[in-house]
Parts: sequence; C-alpha cells; structure tokens
Amino acid sequence: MTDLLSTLNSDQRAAVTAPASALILAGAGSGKTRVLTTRIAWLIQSNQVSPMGLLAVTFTNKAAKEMLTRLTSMLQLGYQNSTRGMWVGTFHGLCNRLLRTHHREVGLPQLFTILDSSDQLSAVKRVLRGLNVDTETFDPRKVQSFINQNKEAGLRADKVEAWDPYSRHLVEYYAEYDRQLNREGAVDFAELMLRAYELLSRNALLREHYQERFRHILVDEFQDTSRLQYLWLKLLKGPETALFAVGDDDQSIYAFRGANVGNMRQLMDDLHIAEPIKLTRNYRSVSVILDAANAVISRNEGRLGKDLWTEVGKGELIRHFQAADDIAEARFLVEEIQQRRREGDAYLDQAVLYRSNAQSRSIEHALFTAGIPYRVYGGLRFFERAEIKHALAYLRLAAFPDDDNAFMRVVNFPARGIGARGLEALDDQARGAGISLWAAACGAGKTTGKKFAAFVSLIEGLKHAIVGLPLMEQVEHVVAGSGLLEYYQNEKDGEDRVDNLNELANAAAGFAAESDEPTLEAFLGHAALEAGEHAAAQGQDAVQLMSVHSAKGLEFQTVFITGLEEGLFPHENSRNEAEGLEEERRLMYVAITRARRQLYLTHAQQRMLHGQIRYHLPSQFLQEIPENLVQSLTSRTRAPAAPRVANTRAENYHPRPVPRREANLPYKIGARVVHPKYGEGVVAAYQGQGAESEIKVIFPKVGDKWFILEYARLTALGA
DNA sequence: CCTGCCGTCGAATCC
DNA sequence: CGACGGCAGG
Repeated sequence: MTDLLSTLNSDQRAAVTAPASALILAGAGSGKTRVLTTRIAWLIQSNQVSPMGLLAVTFTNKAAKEMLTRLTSMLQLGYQNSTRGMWVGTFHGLCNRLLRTHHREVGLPQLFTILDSSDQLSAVKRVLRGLNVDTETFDPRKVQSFINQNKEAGLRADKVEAWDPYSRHLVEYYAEYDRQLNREGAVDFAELMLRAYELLSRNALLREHYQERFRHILVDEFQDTSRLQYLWLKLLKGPETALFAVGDDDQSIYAFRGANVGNMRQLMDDLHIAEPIKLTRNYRSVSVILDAANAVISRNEGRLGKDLWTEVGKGELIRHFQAADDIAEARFLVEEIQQRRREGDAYLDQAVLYRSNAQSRSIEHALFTAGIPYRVYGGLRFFERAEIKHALAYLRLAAFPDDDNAFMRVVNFPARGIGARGLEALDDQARGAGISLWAAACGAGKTTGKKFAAFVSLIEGLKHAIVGLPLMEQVEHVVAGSGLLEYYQNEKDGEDRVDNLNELANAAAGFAAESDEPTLEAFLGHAALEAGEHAAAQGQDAVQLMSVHSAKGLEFQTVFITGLEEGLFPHENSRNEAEGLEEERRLMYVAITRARRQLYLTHAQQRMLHGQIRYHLPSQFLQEIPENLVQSLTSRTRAPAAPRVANTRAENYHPRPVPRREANLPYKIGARVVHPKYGEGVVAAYQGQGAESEIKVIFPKVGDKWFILEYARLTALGA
C-alpha cells in the first residue's frame, strides 16, 4: 500500500489521503487524474471502503474509461474484481442509470429515449408548429436555449418567473414541450439531470439508501459542474460521506453550458473546508510553456490563485508564425509536422488545435494533399450521423414501438409513400385518443391505413426476427431488414454511410463485450450518451486534430494553436457575454498547457470564413505572452499563397476553385483613423469584396462599428 | 403526395 | 460555404 503513495509528492499524498471531504485545486499537468485514481485504489486497498461504496463522477466517458483502466492496473486485480459495484461515469450517464432503475417512480417508460440537441430542436419545432406559433417571432433555437437554461437552473415551467408577454409565451411553450416529451417518454440532456435531482429530493427513502451506500464521492473537473449538478451531489452525500472534489478554476471553459465556477467556493463554505489542497507542481511541460500559460492567465480576475512550476528544464522557445491566409497557415503546419516527424516526433504526438470545428477543413485539406495521416475529433459524432440515428430508431421501435420520436424519424425513411398529410391525420388521431403514433398506426382505418399497416408489419417482422439473437446480429438484421442498407447502397456517395452502418454493428459487438448488461435496451441508452469514438484508427500514427474544448485533459509532445485572431480566438460572440473574454482566456490557457515540449502559435492575416474573406487582427492573447519566450518564424521566406491545384495524391479530392482576388484595402489593419461622429478608432477587420466591402473599426468609447467601405467617412491619422 | 431544386439564412465551444 | 425550408413539377 505504501508503494501506492511512495512515488507521489507531498501535496499529492496529502490529497490522496485526505481524511474527510476536500477540495483539490489541481493545476494543468499536476497529476490530477493520478491523484484521483490513487485515492480510489488507496481507499479500497486499505479497506476503508468497498467498491460498492464508491461513486466517481467524471466529465467525459473517455475519462471514466481511463480511470477504470488505470485503477485495474494499480490494484493488479481482475477488472471485474477491483471495480465491480463501483459507480463511475458522467453526470448524465449516472442520472440515466438512476432513472432507468427507478423509472416507475419518475413516471417514465423503462426504455425512455434520450434526445440529443438536434432531436431536441426538432421536438421544439414540432411543439411550436402544434401551437401555431410564428417562428419568426419565436426562434426555435431561442426557445430551446430558454428551456435548457431553466432546466439547468432547476426550474420547471411553473416556477419560471415571467414579467412580460414575451417571456410568458416562452414559459407556455416550455410547459407544452415538457408535456409532449412526457407523452412520448423522452428526455433531453438537461431533463436527465433535473429529473434525477427531483427523484432524489422527493423520495427520502431512496435518498437515504444512496447516502448510506456511497461513503466516498469523487468528482473530477469540479469547476465545470453546474449549479444543479452540485445540488445533486449534495443530495447523494450523506452525513458520513466524504466528498472529494478535484478542479481547476483556470480551466473552467463550460460556462456556456451552465458550469458555475462559484461551486468551488460554495463547496468550501458548505463543507467547512478552510483551504483547498493546491497541486502546482507541473510534470508535463517545459518552463517556457508554463511561463507563457501563467502570464496569460494572470490577466484574469477573481482567481483562486496558483502558479505552476516545474523542475524540467526551460525547453525550446515558443514558435510564432504569421501566415498570409488560412491556406498558407495550413501549409506551414504541414511543413513543421513533417519536420518534427523527421526529428523523431510521431504524428500521434502532434496535435493541431482550433477554436471552432469549422476551421479543420483547410487543415484537413492540406494534410490530405500532403499524404499525412490525421484524425479529427469532435465535429459530427458517430451516433449523431443521420444514418446511424435512422438505424437506432428502427432498433428502438423494435424494442419499444411507442417511441414517437423514433416513429417519426423512420416511418417514411426509406420513402414508402407516407407524407405530411397522412402523418397529420395520424397525429390528430393519436392526440385525440391519447395514444402513441404506433398505437394509432396499428388501428389505422382501411382507407388511409394501408401504408401504415405495411410499416407496422415491417417493424413487427423485425421485432420477432431478432428475439434471442446476440446484440451484434440484432443490429445487422435490423439494418438490413429495414431497407436502410439497400437504400444507401443504391445511393451514389452512400459508401461512407454504408460503412458507418457496418461500423454500428461493430460498435454493438464492442459494447456487448464490455458491458455487463449486453442487451439492446442498454445499448440504446449508451448510444445517446456516448460520442462513439471507436477503436477505428485509434492505434494509427496520425496527427490529432481537435477543438480546444475537446483537448482538455489531453497532452501532446507538440501542440499547434491555430487561428489566433481577434474574432476567432477570442471568439467574436464572447465579446457580448459577461466575462466572455475571461472564459476565452482560460480556453487559451488550456490550449497552451496541452504541450509538453514544443508549442506553435499561428495566425492568418486573412481567411475564408462563412464563405467570405475576412481580415482579422492578431489575437490579443499573442501579446499577452512575454516576448522573450517567443521566436518569430514569420521572416523566414516563404512562397506567397498561390491558388492551389489538385495534387496528384489527391485524385478524389475536389479543391475549392478559388484564385482569390485581393481586395482593395485603403487602411492597414491596426491603422488609426478618425470618424466625424465617433471620433478616433482603430481599423480591426475587413470583410466582403468589391462594392460590398465592409470595414470594422473599434472606437474606444462607442465600441465596434462596421461601415460599408465605399461610404465610410474615415480619415487616416498620421502615425 | 412525393421529390428535387432553388433560395435564404445563419454561422461556437459539448454531455 | 452549408443546412434547411418552401415551392413547383411529376
């Protein structure tokens, strides 16, 4: 047991062996995951708790898996022995588990559906249509975010305060949306949390049962928990339970999703913790990188306060490159990646990070053309793909035909002559009788019902055919029997989708092998919550492409942070949000601290964005890094950006046919100008071409203004 | 009543 | 540049 602790530093050891509830303020690269897993191993090994008494909450499924793997090797026991009975998962995964177990108490069918955000948006649209709401006045996306914000704050429609007519309408739609989901036995992500919270808060017996069971609750990425999640944790925490929370306020990057850093101080107040245990020794990065990270984050206010340090050496300077445009930026990446590979860095250990997923396109193009293997994380997830959702809908109908969402999705896909008219009639009938669409379809009249009857018997056929089959074969059978496979085989450009459908069967096989409950029902629940990043190409030596958000928790030998431009990173929309810039800065901090040895920072003077050429200032974050840590590569001579032609390697790739026309730019970016009304300002960006060219000027007093270039009454200020 | 085309509109991060 | 909604033709 001592050997578990012997390799830890004193702060880490204090954290691992904390006798009661504790808050660990763990800097990037300070061995946070290690502390968490070692604590669990230590608690089990010293017989302070059995695996049954442990609840561990992680932020992603990946982190949960990683924790279990490490734990197994630490305890040197069989996987099953060391972890059986332990509850490990994400908040949403654990809530899902609670709700499935106690589905009767919360009034849900056992096979309730989980709606992802696009499913949710469709549901909102359906509700609004049903209420004859003008979607010009009430943007469905706004309604969706209104609903989610309130759910995340723990508020049901009848508890939301609405003082003006507009809000009262929103509340009404929220209420109707919830009624609809209840009818359908469906829950959205926020509902998983809220419903589980309500279950525990209303049912004292159940609550006490879990409070007594869980002697130790461990929470990772605590800075990213929402208000409701924190209350949920407190409900599960009994008087005898030790709550062990690990977090880093400087890495809080999910405020947009309801994360509340304030939970860290709140926890200290609530549990009478005088001081957090700080882990500031960094084992990951060379000091140049840490110094840069510290310098950037020091500009934020109200931090809990800590600076990272290391005993690893200084390392190479950070390299900065300014590219003429996004294509030149991508070409720079390709050259450097190849160079580093020649010097011994595997592709796998090089990551390209960007602020938003859309930026991956030009980078992918360049890597593809150069024949460099790469892997893109995030973006459209496996289980969010249309063909996969269709297949899952058929599977769900086979298991639980009353699922209206699944019914709607595939009743006419592949097309079988059922249109909006017929569905409307069916929907009226179902509503009138208070039954599901499926039930209505089963009893559909002779005139309209023929096509429905055919669909019903198709599903019945699938249902009977898969009884008793292993999970993978169930999936294969339904994919084929539903006609989906044939449909995509006949569609041109459908090969990827066919591949994905086959991959779904593999995913099912993989799930069956890992899960202790290899049923179709469990698989369906898993699919909604899991991103579905599969073994596919996981072992391959490929460059890693991802958003900064999805890079959190990971580390790489070499990291490229790209698109460091005002408007992109920090993102434009963050300007309008309270503390938006500070969150962007934390994001930058996360990005920097992913690198072990070498960090690259790049930005482009112009780039294609949303189908238009945009001109941006370099990101302010570049200036926040002390100059003596950075080496500029920009003076290095490079060929000017030329219109690219398809490389011989890329025969299947269709490049954008864009010899770009240089716009006429009367002022340099950053030039000082005077406007007769707004006074003195600085040119920040251009967009558009020809007569549509616009210029963005930042005025210290008035803020940002866009002008049509042709009419802008600007005068250059001598400098 | 379905399918395909065209136009408009929007555009960030994720469980 | 892409997704989706509306409309017209089959």
